[in-house]
Amino acid sequence: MTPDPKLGKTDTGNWYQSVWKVVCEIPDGHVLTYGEVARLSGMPRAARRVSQALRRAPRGLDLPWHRVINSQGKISFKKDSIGWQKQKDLLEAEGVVFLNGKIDLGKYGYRGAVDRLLWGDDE
DNA sequence: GGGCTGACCTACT
DNA sequence: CAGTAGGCCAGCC
Repeated sequence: MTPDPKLGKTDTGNWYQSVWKVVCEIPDGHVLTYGEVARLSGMPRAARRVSQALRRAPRGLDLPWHRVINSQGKISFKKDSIGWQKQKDLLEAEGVVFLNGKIDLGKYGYRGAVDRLLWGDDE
């Protein structure tokens, strides 16, 4: 496929688009960890690359970056930062509940969604 | 080419 | 549960 000169200068810059595509597919009210996004993008050890991709994402992309959190179920910004507040606000607007500053990955995470499909809400 | 940085992860203590 | 250590790898200087 032909590389887009606007986005990546070289082929090495194309992996951004893989990450953005995965993030775009996250349904409302659900979250994914950086590691999961990386794996779904075909890059198992690229959790840090995901954060870079989100930071470099164009504004026109309308990317739901707030649905990506770290493996602890928490927001990766500093708690006193603007980004932290913003992300929490956006998530709560979609129905995601914070418990003691943390998100229940068992309910809103990718793993939780699969488990509910297989086992139901009881477990 | 070499070294530092980072919206991270896993494992161990 | 909190803190530490090692690993990972694309950007940037």
